[in-house]
Amino acid sequence: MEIGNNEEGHLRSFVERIESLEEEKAARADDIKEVYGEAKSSGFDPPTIRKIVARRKKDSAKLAEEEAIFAIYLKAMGMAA
Amino acid sequence: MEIGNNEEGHLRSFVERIESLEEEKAARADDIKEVYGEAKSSGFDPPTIRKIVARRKKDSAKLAEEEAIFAIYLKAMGMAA
Amino acid sequence: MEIGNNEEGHLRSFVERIESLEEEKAARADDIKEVYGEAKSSGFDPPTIRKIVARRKKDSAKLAEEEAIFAIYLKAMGMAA
Amino acid sequence: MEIGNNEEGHLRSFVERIESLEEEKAARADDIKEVYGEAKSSGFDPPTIRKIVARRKKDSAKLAEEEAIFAIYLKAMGMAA
DNA sequence: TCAGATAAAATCGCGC
DNA sequence: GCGCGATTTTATCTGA
Repeated sequence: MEIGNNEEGHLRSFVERIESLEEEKAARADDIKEVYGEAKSSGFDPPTIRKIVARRKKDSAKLAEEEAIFAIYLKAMGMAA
Repeated sequence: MEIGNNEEGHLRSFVERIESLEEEKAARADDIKEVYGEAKSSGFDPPTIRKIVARRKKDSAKLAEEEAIFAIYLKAMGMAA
Repeated sequence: MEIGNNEEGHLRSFVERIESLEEEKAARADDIKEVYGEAKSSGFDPPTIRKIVARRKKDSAKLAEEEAIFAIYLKAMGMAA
Repeated sequence: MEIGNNEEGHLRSFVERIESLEEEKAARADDIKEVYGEAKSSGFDPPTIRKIVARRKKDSAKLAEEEAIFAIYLKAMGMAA
């Protein structure tokens, strides 16, 4: 692909928007790390908290998965969802 | 780790703050994906844009060193630069 | 890092061993695709077989996870594993 | 999909062949990781070796095209090659 | 052809 | 301080 002269600005715009969003994302990641640090200072064990968070997330993910499997079975039976 | 009865609320608070921040982080990640999608629709190549973003993020001294090592290996393998 | 003249052979050797192993790995991947093709020819639905395989793999993974969590709880209770 | 009673054995056979092949594939992947480990112990840089392997695998025409696109983007961004 | 899923790779944090 | 394990990110592949 070639870039016409007036396309340069578009490329730069995309790159800068991505960089801006990645900064925000990194900032959130830092905040998360900070909360784990606070929790540790309060006497909690960060790895265990991590497991709690993962477990809570998986519970909702599992719900979604079960519904997906149900849909597959419905389809296998030729029944409408 | 032990948790005194009146610490439960603290633990819950930490967990919820983390979950909230992770939601925001995930939202930014979605936004980034969206921008790559827009760029693609505009005729740009997302993997190459990724390389540009990575290069801009990387320290120039480190970049130079990496490229030097790569050149050395290429030469050792008898491959053209 | 620099590569002395007599190190070139070592680099080449590593690269060739990796390439050889990757070929074998790719060959296995092709074999797997072929089995899915056979299954399809026999009237089975490949995506569904994929789900079966994933499910069987996940079952053992889940077992391991449950044991890990149990170990964590043991530790949290100050009990020996 | 429906499965006649006497088709169960066939399905099981397909599943087990796939699982066996996937085990072999995973074993090769482990071997590859091991070689990278050896290379590192010998003073080589694994990520750079990866780049060499990838470059050798890639079609030279395609490689040239990718580098051309990258150069165009770099120029459009006003970045040095 | 493109989005979604899967697997590979790089990065980061922990423990030794 | 380094290797190891886990997480996150990137690339490949399958299916619509």
